[in-house]
Amino acid sequence: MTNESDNEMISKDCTGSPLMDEGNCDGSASGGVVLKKGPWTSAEDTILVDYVRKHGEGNWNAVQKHSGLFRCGKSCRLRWANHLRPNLKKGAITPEEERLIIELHATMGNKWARMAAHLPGRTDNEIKNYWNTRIKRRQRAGLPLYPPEVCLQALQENEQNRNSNGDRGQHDLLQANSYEIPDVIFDSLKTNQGVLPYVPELPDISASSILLKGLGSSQYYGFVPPVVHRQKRLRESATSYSGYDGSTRNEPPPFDHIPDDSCDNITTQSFGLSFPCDPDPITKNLLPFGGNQGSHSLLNGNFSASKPATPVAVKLELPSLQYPETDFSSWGSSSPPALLESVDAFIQSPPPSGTDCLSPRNSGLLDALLHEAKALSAKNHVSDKTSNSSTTSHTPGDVTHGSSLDTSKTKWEEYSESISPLGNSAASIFSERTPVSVSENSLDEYPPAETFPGSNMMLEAVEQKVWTLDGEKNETATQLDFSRPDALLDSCWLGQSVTYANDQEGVTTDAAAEAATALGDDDSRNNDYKPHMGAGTALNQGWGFGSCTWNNMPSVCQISELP
DNA sequence: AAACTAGGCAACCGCGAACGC
DNA sequence: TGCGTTCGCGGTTGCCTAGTT
Repeated sequence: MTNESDNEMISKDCTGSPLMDEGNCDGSASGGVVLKKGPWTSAEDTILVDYVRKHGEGNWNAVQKHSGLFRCGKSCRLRWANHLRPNLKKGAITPEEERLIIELHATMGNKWARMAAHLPGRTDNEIKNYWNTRIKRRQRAGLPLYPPEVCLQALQENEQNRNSNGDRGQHDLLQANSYEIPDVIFDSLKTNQGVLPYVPELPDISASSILLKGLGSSQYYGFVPPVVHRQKRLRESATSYSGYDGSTRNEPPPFDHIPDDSCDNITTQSFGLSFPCDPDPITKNLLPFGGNQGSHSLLNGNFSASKPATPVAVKLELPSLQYPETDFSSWGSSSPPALLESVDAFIQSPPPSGTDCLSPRNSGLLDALLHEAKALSAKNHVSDKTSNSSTTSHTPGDVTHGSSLDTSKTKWEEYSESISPLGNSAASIFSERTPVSVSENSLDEYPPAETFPGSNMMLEAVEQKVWTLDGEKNETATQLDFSRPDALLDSCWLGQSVTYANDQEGVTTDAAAEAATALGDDDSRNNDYKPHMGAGTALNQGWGFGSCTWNNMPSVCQISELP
């Protein structure tokens, strides 16, 4: 950011800088030295790099003491972590990285640091900024945040976890898979405990809720797993998901985050849905993005515990119908019922506690979905055995190209009227958006439902779910590999991400440039976030991932469809 | 050419967990 | 066990730049 001379030294010079702050960085002791804030200079970077080389990372508060750097420890750590440490990957987010980010976010929510652990060379801040930017872009475009397969993936994982682990706690499940289903998913539901007249206890999370939210409700059009309240963080390895438990499930609902004067909004925030002004039951369900107009979370794509939805926020958002690509006809014959009505029905008839196939930890919404699955199972279980077995060995992407399209469509229609406790049919849940072959399309720009015959993919997923629910417990965690969107995306997963990260021409980190950056080369730093226009540019442009290439690939992005 | 606007990024802040004594 | 410190995460803000009017 700052193009200052490398020769500029900071210690003395910056004392008179307007950037100087009276404080000393969140109150940390600094011996009365006024600490600098604001952009880092190359000289400061050099000092910090030298210090870390000599003393290693950590003990950041000692940096100021021993290096003469007038920065607080936090600032040093942040600078080091985000800009100076080795192996940082510069440049635009690659398509593979974007896919991974999307999936990770769908799975863990706004856990940027943990997401960063799976994106070598990327920082949490970078991912966070990217996501926020992406949210804005997609909201403007009226596009859903998540591809359908991501939501399905979460569902499948959850079901597989459930079946392969029985009634073991979530913690065990997660450990078993070295993967975490986000605690944040149910937080929005937990928030509603006590807000709605009746909301069953939502003690933990389930990917089914992702599906319910993401596919079966308007939230799909802007759904981000909400972080309604800060979760108890568990120290965990930077490279593993394991060890995270759902310890928050017994916490009381975070009502303290809801101001007293927002009760009117609270009632309409139930399940993240809010239609305070829209009497149209269709639009209630089909808000193209951030469908929850009253939901802050869907307004900005982030779920801030400190910012409950307000009427003001509602006004800031365009009505859903202002997004022309929202083609409600794409819902097909089974237009989903008003979700709010579904919620009402749910409230009036809460599921019995002894609902079959239920984990004691799931939610009423999950009950509903399982109910759907059961209904499907009752009709298809026998005949679908074969297809199920094949389904489990195929990615959803494969299914979309499979031969089961017609039959699936039939099934789809057949069960579209199946009413769940939620009042939502399974078909309505899955018909909101249809997936595309993600190996061929940008995740950001998959076309509307009518473009692709993808509904059978959804149904396949349901069938698979049904199968596992019916006791085929030989579906083990190893199957997760197939259910990973990465697999269907033909990309590497987690530990292998380094490979693809480095395989991308044009985004491959140049060690020399990094070294120059680490040494405070302002030029290199200032170019850090410019897209590499090398041989790999074609890849970026061709796919249209990343902010830098967003508008460069109309063949993929369907820019013409954007408002 | 100037003013305005939006996007993108870096940095800061508040909070809570971990750690050490 | 309690307390203070350190560390790190997530949310937010502010600045710079590019594009638009």
